[in-house]
This record gives sequence, structure tokens and C-alpha cells, in this order.
Amino acid sequence: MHTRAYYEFMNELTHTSTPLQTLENTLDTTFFKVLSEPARIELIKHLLKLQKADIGTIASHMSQDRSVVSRHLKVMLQAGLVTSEKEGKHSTYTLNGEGFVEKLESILSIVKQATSSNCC
Amino acid sequence: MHTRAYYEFMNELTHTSTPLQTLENTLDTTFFKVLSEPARIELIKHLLKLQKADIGTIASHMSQDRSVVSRHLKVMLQAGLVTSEKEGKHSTYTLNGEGFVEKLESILSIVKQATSSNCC
DNA sequence: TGCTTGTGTGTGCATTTATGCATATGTTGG
DNA sequence: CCAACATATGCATAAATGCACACACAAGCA
Repeated sequence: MHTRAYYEFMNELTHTSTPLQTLENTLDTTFFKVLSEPARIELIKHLLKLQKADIGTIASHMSQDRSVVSRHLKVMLQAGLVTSEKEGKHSTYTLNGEGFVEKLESILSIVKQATSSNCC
Repeated sequence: MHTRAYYEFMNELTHTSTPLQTLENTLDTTFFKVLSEPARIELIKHLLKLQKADIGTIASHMSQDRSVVSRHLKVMLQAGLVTSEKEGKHSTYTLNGEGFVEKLESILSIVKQATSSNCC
């Protein structure tokens, strides 16, 4: 399952414009906001270890309640950082490693370009 | 002028450990928190254009008050994203483009490693 | 020296936002 | 219908923002 935001930021990766304009689009704060929360970083860590897991399993490794973990995953899902899959009663979550890396690469590329001497 | 945090994260770049441990150290939320605020992204944009500017000049391009801009710059200074320099009555701020890029590169490197199949 | 102006920063305050927790609701399988 | 899981919803708390104001400090001038 992919959200609309997921396709939007995937589309961003191939989008080109003036450096400063592209920088503003790429440095969307939502992506960073997702990563600015320690609980979500811990979530990412667990997803890396577990590869694919339901909320109950993830929550059992954390101090927070299932409902809290669910909300965090919802945010990460909207940002395209994780993908979810319904398997009957369970919903499994997986870290979107590729999307994560690609997003970082696009940010790095734009920042490099914007900070180069012959940009602005 | 460089803060203690600046040297700390510069030191991080050469620090090596197990992938998951390094990931936890590298994905420190403070760096992302700095970038999760739209006003600070706008600040970065202006610093890119102006190269080097005092707070008054920057604030004149933004809707926020000088005191607000000052506080944001303080946060970015502590994160090592900008550097400041005192020139008599004025304090000029400059975007630490190199540090920014290096930080992103180190994050990308760790995430790539952590999300590779033969990591955990 | 003493005063004033301009610049940067600290602080109190109201508001917004997000978190965590508990609980309720929804949904699927048995 | 019940059990198990996920998710939605109030609610209290904490944290950050923006604003206004006050303070600190350097520079210029009478």
C-alpha cells in the first residue's frame, strides 16, 4: 500500500527546476519532522531488525503503547518511509529502505548544488 | 566561531561502530529537528542567497521578528549548520555548507549500510 | 564623558502543536 | 457472538513558536 504522499515524493526525485526552487521543494519539512522524533528513530531501528512486523510485535519492544506506535507509523506511512500490508487480521509494516535512501540522495544532491559557489 | 556541538558532530563523521549503533548515533534527532521548521528552511534559503549577513538584513526578508530569527540562528549554530562572526557592532552569519553536506553524506552512508540486506 | 542610536540577545506570555496514555471504536477471523 | 488486533478519540502535559518588550553592548557624536 502506498499513500498519495509517497507517489508525490517519488515524483520529486525526477523533478528538476532552478536550484533554489528545487531546494525549497526538496527540503520539505515533513520528511525531517518524521525523523526528529526519538520514538520514530527507535521504530526505524526495530523495523531494520525485524524486517517486517505487526504493531503488537513492535510495541512489545518499546515502552510506548500500541496506539502510540500506530500513530507514529501512520505519520511515517504518509511520509513514505514505511509501507504497510494487510494480511487478514494483522497489518505488517516494512521500512521503505529504498525510498529512504533515494530521498536522502535527492536532498544531498540539491544541497550540494545549492551550496556550490556558482549557484546563486 | 564553532560550538562544542559542531566539533562533536564533526567527530561523528570519522566515528565507526556496528551499523545499528552507528545509525542510532548518526540519526540524532537534533539535526533533523533543526530542518523540520519551515522558518529555518527559509533562513537557509536566505543565507544561500546572501552568503553572509547580519540578523537585521535576514529578518528584513522574513516576516518574523529579529528576536525570533536570532533564536532560530542560535539553534542552527548549536547544530553546526551555520557559523557566526563578530565584526564590531554586527554579527554576521554564514551557512556551513560543507558541514551540511558532510552531515548528510554520513547519514546517507549509514542508512545505506543499515538497509542493505546483509546488515542485521 | 555622557547621551543616543542601532544591533543582537534574553525573557515572559499566549498559542499552537505533538506526545503519551487511556479508552473507545472498528474490523477481521474463529 | 466473541476474541484479537489495529486504529481513532479525548485529555493532560510538555515543548516550540511568534510576539512584544526589556536588556546588553558597541559606535558615533556633542
